[in-house]
Amino acid sequence: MAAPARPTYAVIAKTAGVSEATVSRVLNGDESVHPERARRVQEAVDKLGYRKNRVASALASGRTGLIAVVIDDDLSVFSDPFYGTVTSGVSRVLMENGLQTVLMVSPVGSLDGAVAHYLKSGEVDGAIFFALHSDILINNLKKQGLPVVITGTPHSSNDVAFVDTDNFGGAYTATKHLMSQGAKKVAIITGDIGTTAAKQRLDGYLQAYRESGHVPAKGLICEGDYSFESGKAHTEKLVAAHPDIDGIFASNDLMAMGAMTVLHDKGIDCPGQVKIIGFDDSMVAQTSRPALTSIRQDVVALGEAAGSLMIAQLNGQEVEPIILPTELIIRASA
Amino acid sequence: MAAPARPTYAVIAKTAGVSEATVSRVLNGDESVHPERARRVQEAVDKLGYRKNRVASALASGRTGLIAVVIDDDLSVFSDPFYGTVTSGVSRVLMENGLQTVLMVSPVGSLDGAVAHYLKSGEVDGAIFFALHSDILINNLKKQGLPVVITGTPHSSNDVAFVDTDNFGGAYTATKHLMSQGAKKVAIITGDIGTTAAKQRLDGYLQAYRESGHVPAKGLICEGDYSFESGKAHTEKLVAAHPDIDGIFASNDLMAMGAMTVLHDKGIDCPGQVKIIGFDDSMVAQTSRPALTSIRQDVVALGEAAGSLMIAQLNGQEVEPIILPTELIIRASA
DNA sequence: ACTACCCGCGAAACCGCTTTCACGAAATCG
DNA sequence: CGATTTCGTGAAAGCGGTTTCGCGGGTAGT
Repeated sequence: MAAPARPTYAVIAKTAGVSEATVSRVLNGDESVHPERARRVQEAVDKLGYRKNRVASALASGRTGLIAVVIDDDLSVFSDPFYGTVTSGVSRVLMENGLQTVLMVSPVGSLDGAVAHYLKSGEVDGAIFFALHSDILINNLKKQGLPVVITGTPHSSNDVAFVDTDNFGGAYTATKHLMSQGAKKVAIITGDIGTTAAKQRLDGYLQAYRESGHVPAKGLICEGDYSFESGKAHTEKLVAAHPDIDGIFASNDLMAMGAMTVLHDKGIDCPGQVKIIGFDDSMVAQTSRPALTSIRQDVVALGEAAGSLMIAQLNGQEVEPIILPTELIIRASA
Repeated sequence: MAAPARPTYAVIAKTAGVSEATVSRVLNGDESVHPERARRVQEAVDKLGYRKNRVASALASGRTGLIAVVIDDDLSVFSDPFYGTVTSGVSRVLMENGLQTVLMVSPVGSLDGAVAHYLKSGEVDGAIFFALHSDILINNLKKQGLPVVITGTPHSSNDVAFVDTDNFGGAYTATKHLMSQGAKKVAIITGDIGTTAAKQRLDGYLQAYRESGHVPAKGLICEGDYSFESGKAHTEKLVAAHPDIDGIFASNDLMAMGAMTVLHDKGIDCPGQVKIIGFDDSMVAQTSRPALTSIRQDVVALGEAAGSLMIAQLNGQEVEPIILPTELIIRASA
């Protein structure tokens, strides 16, 4: 096209009257170049509007400047804004550090699927996973020396870097809040208990209960799966089995909405008779009637933390897991 | 690490007893290689578990196998699942075609921002934008020969490939539906009128009105901005100015929820007195009371269409815009 | 049987940047 | 002041594929 053939080191070098090696040094911030020559190079670069060819750079240096963000297709990517939001946080941080985000939405887990293949081919400098993935693949990659960060607590946290929301603390706070509002009989509808997040939230609930000096009555602990439907179903059962129930902590807003819907349809007043609290502080929490009290997690910050952890690893630093605090957002439902 | 240094063409060539050129030919599907030799190469490849180094390949061939998906930071990426969903659709299609998705969330628009820079450096083989971007940048890129696809209708559709939902048709259907349910005085709360989608939806509404033989009373057309708050604010004004209003078409579910909230708080029955219909068929549509009738758009399909259009362009095919149909999802609110 | 083509394949140039290595000059040392 | 380091710098060897070019042998044409 009209494109006047992008200049290469050869041109810059000639224009500045130095060798290509020197150009490379200047452009990579090597301090050992004489300031005067560095200036000349910089001038040539500016004048010619030079931009480094990252591909060539990648081939020669072995660093691609690409970080993979791997999302399992099984996760509810299509309905949950969580992943997109985290990813945008990741992307921002990476971009600020001159790295690009490669998105891979695919069934993962297998050790030789397209994703595993790709990650092992050294085409990325690191990989960020969302929890729930086969730890095997992750350990495998780590062993290959690929920096890995997990968003969410891994099942076996064998020194893999990860970032997560304080699920335990959030659930604890939620349950405490329900109790402080006078609820005596508080149920929990957990998320898919196969996820560590769901387990941690359950633990937080149990801890709060424990501190209250009571034990949750049998049947108050319901294993949901994060879906609206499961929220509805469990609430049906709950109000049937425990007519005197007065608090429900749902492990996400969607299930909380399911609960609210059932109560509404049954003419049970919320928050009058039963108080509800959700988790995520998603859009629905704001739009529902009554507005849903919820535990907010800073999803963007989560992504940014994941990005930072990746950067740190690339810089050869030792990294510690990052746990982000939650915030109780009090609205009408509790 | 334990990694036994990935094999290169040199090794494959020696193992198979052919030249590197032949290896390359076989691996790139060049038909002109003798089947027997091709087989030998394939065997060597399998035996050694060879995987092509994409970076080297990219440098030599000029094709990186990377497609950028550019999302403007200004867009409500953080609350709207739309972008993530589309992107996952894009990603799936691209991956099936051996391409990777590079996500760039960044303030775009400028011709020399980091994004523009990146796109122009030939580090990606194509770019997919979400509408609302400066057409200048896009035309610029097109001129440089970079395949571009836009998700959403561009303002000036000078032969740029794009995919979009049938906003006009959806809005038309929604408005018709309200009328068929007996609504006489139907208001519209538009989205940010700077977006083509909002404009198209407004046009659909007007068309339906026109066909009904009436004209929307003054003040029934409200310019919202897709936010919950704007839905609330406009509905307040609407019911005050037009006590006899009996239908509201909101250009997205969030504003519809705003409308519903206001009606609920004012004790106006929905759908009894006022029927509401939204657009998107998002999560809130299912969880609200009454459940929200809405226009569903297949967001994943939108992404897939965008991906396909990109693939087609890379294959040198001429492409036509793709407009995807919407579907009316009838629930309780209308 | 002889020239004109075509076809499969290897040698080698090349893509554009990074990095090692070694050399001359300047700085440090005894 | 000669010997030894140190320092800045350029030449050149990669990085691992892709692609052009041309050669030798086989096929076709007359």
